[in-house]
Amino acid sequence: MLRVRFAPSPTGFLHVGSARTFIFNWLYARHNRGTMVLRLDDTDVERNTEASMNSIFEGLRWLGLGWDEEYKQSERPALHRQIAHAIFQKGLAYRDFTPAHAGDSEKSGANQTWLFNPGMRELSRVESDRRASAGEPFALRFRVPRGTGDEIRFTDAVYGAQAKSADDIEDFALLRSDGMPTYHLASCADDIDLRISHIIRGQDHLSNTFKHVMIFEGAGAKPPQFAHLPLLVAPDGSKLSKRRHGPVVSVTTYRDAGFLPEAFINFLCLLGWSPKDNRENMTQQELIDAFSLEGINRANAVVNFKEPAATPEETFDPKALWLNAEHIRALPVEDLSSCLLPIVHEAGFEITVEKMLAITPLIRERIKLLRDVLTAADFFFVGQLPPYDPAELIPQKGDAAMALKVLTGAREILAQTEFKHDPLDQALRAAAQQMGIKAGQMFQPIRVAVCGRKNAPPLFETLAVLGRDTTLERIDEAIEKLQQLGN
RNA sequence: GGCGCUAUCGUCUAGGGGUUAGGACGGAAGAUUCUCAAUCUUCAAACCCGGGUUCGAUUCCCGGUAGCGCUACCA
Repeated sequence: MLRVRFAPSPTGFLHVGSARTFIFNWLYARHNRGTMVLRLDDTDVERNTEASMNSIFEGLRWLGLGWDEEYKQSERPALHRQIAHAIFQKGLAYRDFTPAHAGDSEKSGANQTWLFNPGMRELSRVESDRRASAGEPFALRFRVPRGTGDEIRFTDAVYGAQAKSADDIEDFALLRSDGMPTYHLASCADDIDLRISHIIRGQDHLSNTFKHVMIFEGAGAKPPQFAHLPLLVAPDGSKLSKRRHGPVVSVTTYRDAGFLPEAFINFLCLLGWSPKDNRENMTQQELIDAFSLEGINRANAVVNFKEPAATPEETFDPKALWLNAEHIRALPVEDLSSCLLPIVHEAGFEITVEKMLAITPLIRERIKLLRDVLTAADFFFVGQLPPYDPAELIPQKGDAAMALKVLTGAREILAQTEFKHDPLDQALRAAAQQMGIKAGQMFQPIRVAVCGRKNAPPLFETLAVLGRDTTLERIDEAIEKLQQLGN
């Protein structure tokens, strides 16, 4: 039975890199009809926060993929200690009574290769037991083979055969002096207990894997299959961090900006993985069907956002935006409409379900983000149009007089024409012909009068949705503006 | 410093001992259209450097360089 897990530690919001790791695990599980386990790796009591936990669940819920089993590492300390004890009993670990080095972890300093603390490895069992029972605090360290020429090996599904000399691996800690398990121990112990068959995680763990293999073997368990994912990095190649790169690294930013979860998932899948058949815009089912570990590549992938993002558009990778637009266009009108309605309501506009349903097809091909509905369809929502430059009313190769003539003419026609696409089309085109002007010259003043700007959805559909009353009102206002302009 | 990983258009990638090195996003130009968008067409744009192996390397090997990761009683 195939079992994979996603094991975030709740020390921050849900990161896009973590989201991708989750997605790859999920895809692999679903492709193979396996089990997806969510495990909160919360052994670092100091840094765990409730807020972070909520942010992770919030992000995962938005992705909408779900999982089959859920565990909390902090609820399983007995298991961790039991595995540590078993390793200790085999002589594969020893007590280290050296006090913890507080601020010693800084990257500065001599940068010497540290392998173990002197004297502790060789401590006799009798002596070690005596000091332990005297209450002296200790960390439990793995006794990595020294001078034996041993090589630790494993085969990574992405990076291939890996080997490292044991002489290059330090005696890493299993238990801290407060008795709490370290990440390495807790993670492996849980992976053993939960019978995880495939560990799919970020490449930052590739070098840790040698230690993990030793723990698995030390505990008498067969190591699972490992698959490491290339990292997601910023345009300058540095790793994504909230401090340096701001909200672009948080999943909720994408949600709040109006990404469709399926588009976001699609985008993340394309970072470091390829179906190898030139497909990019894919449905969830297509992703499940196509996903395989063989399609994962090894080089870090850049999330291509602009470092100082001037506009919301620049905040995101252009490809993410494009994919989102593609997914928006692929959505049935009813579905898209119900995604849009809450956003419109939240912005304070009272719009009915029916009205939104009528507006949606008009803006569907004009928005990249769901939130764009607020700028693309604004004139449908407001009673009073925001002020605009009356000069906009003047058509190409025309003047204010022409604009005025068009609008007064249009007013008359619109007062009696049926407010549907075809009748409006015929009536207004006929009027243009009669006035001896181009259709475009006829339509622009009306469009600006009614929408408050030059760029808007097609005119007749817009008028039909807007209705006769609003249309005539706005044309009257425009005529007034033009007359004032003349004076 | 030590150890490990990586290197194809600006970005995501396909490919692979002999190719016009393919696709996509983004960019440019054009078509279409009542504007915008969508759509369609076209164009520009890449194999990190140096050795070796070979008839032939972007592809295989070695070295360099650069980037990234690990080097905590963080995860």
